[in-house]
Formats: sequence, C-alpha cells, structure tokens
Amino acid sequence: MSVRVRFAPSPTGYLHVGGARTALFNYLFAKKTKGAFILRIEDTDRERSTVEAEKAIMEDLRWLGLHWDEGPYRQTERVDLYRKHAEELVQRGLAYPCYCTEAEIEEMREEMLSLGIAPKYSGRCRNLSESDRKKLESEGRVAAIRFKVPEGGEISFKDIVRGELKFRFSDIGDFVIMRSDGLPTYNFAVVIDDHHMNITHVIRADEHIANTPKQLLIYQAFGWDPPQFAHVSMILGPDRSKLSKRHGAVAISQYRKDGYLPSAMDNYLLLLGWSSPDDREIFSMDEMIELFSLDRLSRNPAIFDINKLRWMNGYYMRKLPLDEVYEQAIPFFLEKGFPMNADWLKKVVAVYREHTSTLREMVEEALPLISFSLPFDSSIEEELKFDHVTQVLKAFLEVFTPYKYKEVSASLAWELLKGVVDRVGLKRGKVLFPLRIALTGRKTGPELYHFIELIGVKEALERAQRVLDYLERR
RNA sequence: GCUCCCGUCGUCUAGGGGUCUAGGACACCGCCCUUUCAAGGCGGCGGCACGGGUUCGAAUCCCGUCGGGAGCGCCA
Repeated sequence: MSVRVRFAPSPTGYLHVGGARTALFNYLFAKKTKGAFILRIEDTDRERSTVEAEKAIMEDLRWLGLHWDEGPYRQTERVDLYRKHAEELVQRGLAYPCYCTEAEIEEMREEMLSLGIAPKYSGRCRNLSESDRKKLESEGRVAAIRFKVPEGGEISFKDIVRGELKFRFSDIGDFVIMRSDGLPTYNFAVVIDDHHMNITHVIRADEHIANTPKQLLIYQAFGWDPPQFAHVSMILGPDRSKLSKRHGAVAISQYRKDGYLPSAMDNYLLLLGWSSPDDREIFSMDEMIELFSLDRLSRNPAIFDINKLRWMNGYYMRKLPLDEVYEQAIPFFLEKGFPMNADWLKKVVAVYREHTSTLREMVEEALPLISFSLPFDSSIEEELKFDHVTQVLKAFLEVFTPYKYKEVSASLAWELLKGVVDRVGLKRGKVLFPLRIALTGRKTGPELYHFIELIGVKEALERAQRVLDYLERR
C-alpha cells in the first residue's frame, strides 16, 4: 500500500513554526516514498475557526513550498459521516449520550483535582435508563455522545520515534466523541477521517501522545487497522516551555514579512528534530526529500534558535541564484520606494546580500542609495569634524569630475579611489572612511567602489559637493 | 495530584557497549583579511544531569533520584 500522510491544522490562527515543521516532515515523507500529502482542515471548533485563518495557513504552506496532493478537506463538510459512525457506536452499546452540562463537569473536575485523583469523567450518564434520558431531555438538555472506555486492561502501540508506548484504560475517562452541537470532537473526527482517507502514517507533535490511546480505542471499536504513528518532539521557546507568542515571532507569515527566505526556513525547520547521516546541514528541497527518513527523527524537544535561523538565512541569501533572491526581495524594495529597475536592483542585491542576514535588512542597508539628506545624525556628523575631510572631498571631486557622465564600473571606481588616497597622502582608512560618511551618511556598508558604481558618479559628485558646501558654510 | 514523554557543549545535534582524548553546526572569544560593518579563512572556549548497578569495559544497557515538558476539555 502506498504511503498517505496528512497535515491537519485547525484554522484558528496562523501557521506557526511547530505546525510548519510537522507539515514539512509529512511532506518530505510523502515525497520521499512517492506517496500522497493531504491537507485536511480541522474546523470543528466553530467558535474559533475562521476562513481567513484557513487561507493564511494555505498561503504559508505554499510559500514554504509544501504543496499538497489532495484537499483541502474540511471536517465541517463531513459531519454526516461522523454522525453516522457515532450512531453506530451508540447502537452497538459502545457509546452513550451524556447530559451533563459544562458547569457540572467542571465542578466534578475541580473536586477530583482537589482530592488528588486524576480528573476524568465520572461516568455518571453511562448507565442511564431510557426513562432517565427522557426526563433529562424534557428538561431541555441536549446530549453529547461519550465513548465507553473499557473498565480494565491496557492498550499499547509502537511509535516510530519512541518505541513501545503503553496506557491503562483506568487512566482514561469516557470521552466525548460528538458534542451537543452535533459536531465531532478532535479525537473522533481524526480517526474517522484518517481511516476513510486511508492514511498510513500519522506524523504529528508529541502533545498528541496522550490522545493516541483514545483514538486507538475507536479504531478498535470499528475493527479498523490504525495507521502507524510517529510522534515528533515539540518546539520550545528559550525558557523551555512550548513555543508561543510570548517568545517572539511564531507565525510563519511573520518570518516572511521579516525577510526570511522559504528555503532557509524549510532547511532550519528540518534541523529542528531531524539530522542527516553525515554532518551536512544545508539541503535543497530535493536533497531533503532524497535524504529524509523517519528513523532519524529526534526524541528530544528542540529550542527554537532564531540566531541559527538568521545565520542560515544569510547563508541562503548569498548562495541562492541572484535572480531568485532578487525575486524574493522585490516586495521589500517596493515598500521602501526603490525604483523598479530590475537590472539595477539585481546589482544592488549582488552587493548588499554579501553582508546582511535578511531581505529586510538588505533593503534597509541599501537605503542610502536612494536617499541622502543633510545634516546627518549627530553621531555621524562627528566623523566629519576633522581638518582633512574637506581636503578629501576636494580630492574626490577633482579625480571623479572627468567621469561625471560616464559609466564607472566598480573596478574603475576602485582605481580612481586609490588616486584620491594618493592625492590626499593619508592612510586609506583616513581617506575612505570620511568619504563613505559623506557619500552614504552611514558608517557601515559595502565597499565604497560598489556604492559609487550603484549610484553613479554624477550623484556621488553632487553628494560630495553638498557635504563640502555644508562644511564650509559652518 | 495522576499519566506519559524527554535529559550529550549556551542552542540544534552525531553517537546506540571498546575505534570517545565525545564529532559537526550556530552563538561566543581570538587572529588573519580589510576601506567601515559584515562575509570569508584559521584557531579557541565549551557537554554525556546525578547516584547506584550490569560488564574486563558504559555517553551508550538496567534501576532510582533530580530536572524539564506535555496531557488529564462538549480545544485541536
């Protein structure tokens, strides 16, 4: 039987890094085994599910390059299926209607907790007679349906990443499978769907381990073969608790907005819980697919390290084909008001990607190319207070003026700059640094000759002249 | 409280009885390069949670302790 896996987010928020990693693992496994990757939207929580969230999640999955082969299936479009199966269980005596209210259950829960026993459903409605039911219904109570968990015994399964896992029935209370609003609960819908969708492997986060015995019970009740399970450890924040908003950005869309590349994101996520047989860490999507295997999944939780992501993103910015980085950078250039001249912008990318870590940073660094205004910030002005600065500017004007209307390459610009240095007769740094300040208004940036090539000699001369006038007027 | 999961450099990890003086990557520190910041090159710092076993031999196997995490919902 060919592999079929699914990613099943609930559309109650944006795709976060943990979900993205789960999706990635499923995707890689599907591609690796030439199986199918299915997208299923678990939207049975009507309160919190939104179509916006669903769209956002799909957009982020596409951005990451995790394209699904089937779906999206929505659980709210399949309620008849769940209802039918729930009724079957009731008829067979494996499930029963429960009339307890939320308040009553909460009360029981508190009480058990205070008594120091595991808070699970008491089974109060388990053995209701037909007349009891009628009476409760006449009170206007609407029933939920609970699964009847066997009294004694245990259930075990073999997890691909964790090995044999065992649970006692006595620790599991009768759990709701159909809510009083007629929609299935997670534990029920997953099983019905995974079975009907012929899912062969369930790759999901660690936090679902405790749900697995309940799901197994349902498989058993229907006489279905369960899929194989692979429970991946969770992604934690720096304080070792489950990664959440208070740890900083967790939404994939936020990383996109911050100027991260999807390829870097995928690669980094892969390393959070998976390692290659050799020491390699950088993989293209094709290589990931080629190398991925479930048996190299890590058992321990991983802390999300933005630092390494940043490094990796910078690495990808430098290694990826120029055109690809340029494509990704376009929105950032637009946002900052850069002129949309593709040839020129590609040169800008070629220069500025060398020393920045994100697209946003790269564009921010390149801002002096399109904006220049005096006076500079006071900390920058400090650098212009030396006597030799006017001398430097004059020498620059003299050397570059003959090239005012010419195309000057970076290498020619470099030759000319060396001429300026000679003319001033000071050390390179003494000459080039103030010149950098004057032309860019910043202390840092790419090599000056690159900068001059990018803005053109005419613009450079104008800037130098303006700074010179400004200094002399002072 | 109960159940379950997990403990190798600060972080991600390799390792699965001898080849471990524990390997790689990020971060950090230093040096080189240099026109600034980076990038790059070279080098350095740094870890098997603890205690008992088993064994000729344990990071690796077993037990316990401690620590961290998750679950215990008519959320998923």
